[in-house]
Amino acid sequence: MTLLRSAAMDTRERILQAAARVYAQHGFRGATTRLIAIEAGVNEVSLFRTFGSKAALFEAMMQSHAASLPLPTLPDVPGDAQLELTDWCAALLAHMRQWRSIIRKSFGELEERPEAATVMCEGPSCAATALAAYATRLQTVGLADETADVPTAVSMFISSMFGDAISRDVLPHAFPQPEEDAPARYVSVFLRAIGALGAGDAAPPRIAQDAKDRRVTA
Amino acid sequence: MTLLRSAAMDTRERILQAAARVYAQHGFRGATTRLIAIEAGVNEVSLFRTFGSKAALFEAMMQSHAASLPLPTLPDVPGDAQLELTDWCAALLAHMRQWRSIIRKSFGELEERPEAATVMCEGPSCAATALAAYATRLQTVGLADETADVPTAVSMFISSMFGDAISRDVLPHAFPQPEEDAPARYVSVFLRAIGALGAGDAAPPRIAQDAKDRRVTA
DNA sequence: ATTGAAAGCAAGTAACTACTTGCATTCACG
DNA sequence: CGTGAATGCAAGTAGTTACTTGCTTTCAAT
Repeated sequence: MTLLRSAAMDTRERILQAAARVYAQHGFRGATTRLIAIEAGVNEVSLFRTFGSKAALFEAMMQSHAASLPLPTLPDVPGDAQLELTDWCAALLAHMRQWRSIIRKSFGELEERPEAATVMCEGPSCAATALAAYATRLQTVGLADETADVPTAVSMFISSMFGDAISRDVLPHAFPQPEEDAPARYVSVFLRAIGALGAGDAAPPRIAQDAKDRRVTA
Repeated sequence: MTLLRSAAMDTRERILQAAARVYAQHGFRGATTRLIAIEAGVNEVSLFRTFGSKAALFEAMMQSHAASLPLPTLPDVPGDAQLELTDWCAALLAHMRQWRSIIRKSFGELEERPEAATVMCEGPSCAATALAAYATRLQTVGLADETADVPTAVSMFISSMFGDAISRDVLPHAFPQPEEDAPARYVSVFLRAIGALGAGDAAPPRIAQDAKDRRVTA
């Protein structure tokens, strides 16, 4: 029984992954059961025997994708903000880029299939919460301007990450910075916006060396 | 002949507008010719007689929408940056919000129908160019930090506008600021990021009064 | 009044959709 | 060996899709 079930899980898993790939390419309406079966290398009937219906298959697919979400974390007590945020930002970008096609499709189909929102929202909204907490701690410790509008800056930062992650591959001209430099530059702009970096601020100027403009140190 | 043609233009226009509405709701695959004909109040055959095919109809629709693009402009010589940018930002947001559903759908279908990109790109990319020029002028005049990373700040600002315009109605929890305050706050964060606003800067502090934090003036 | 273009209407086509049914095949386990 | 669950295969169903055809109606211009 157990070995038989492992074989069943195998085809189930193959169908789920194939469904994700086909959905990422063609969306819900375009992801026909026939295409998914071919992509999975299984018979189309097995698809209905395993999941019952196309809708149930996609529900299972979304849940299985939502299950595996190892989001990056920020330290509780801020150290080198530029460094810590750049690493975190790069990990966050990589994480969201993994699902960019699926996110794009789910986003476009949000009005018709709102349940898809959970998958694409959890990542950015958790990231926003973490970043807001981190920035507030920076303010508390005196490393950021306490008059800064942290919620708005965080919202703009997350929007930018989201936009970069899901747009860069299809609209490259909209992103002037190369992919490898982007995290550090995004973080620099963010830190300047909350008064934690820049010419007239208390932030240690050497941090800027990690980014791009070295004249600040002079 | 001319009057007859005006009647023909009428149905043609009705079909085009109906196609835009149905496409905004259901996407390309979901926007069936039957639905469009019903929405336009015309016979389905008239649709094919006028445009030949569904693909040709949508091509015409995208072109007719790309034609009407009165984007807001920024003054050549910067005056009150906070005020000017807030007005511009509000107009830009309103402009993009007009097409939010269509943009969402086109964005999700970019891989399958790349020609849709032109419609949704022209707005943001023109806005980015205008904002970059404005910010650079601010730097030149000495109203902004010349060490600021203007291209990145502009890219993040446009991403944030784009994200707000097309996401706020479907993911309201992702936008903490009320719709009417958003432009001023976005602009404040942007100006701080390029060193044109805030505690330790040369920007006239009264500008901040238009925004949200009044303690800066004290 | 006649003409002619534009539109409606009913019907049909071929392909595709999700989904079903019945039967044959495989193959690990007892 | 044989039992039984998982899978494959062939065929079919009912509905939808884009698109066509043939005919009738409307109605402004001559």
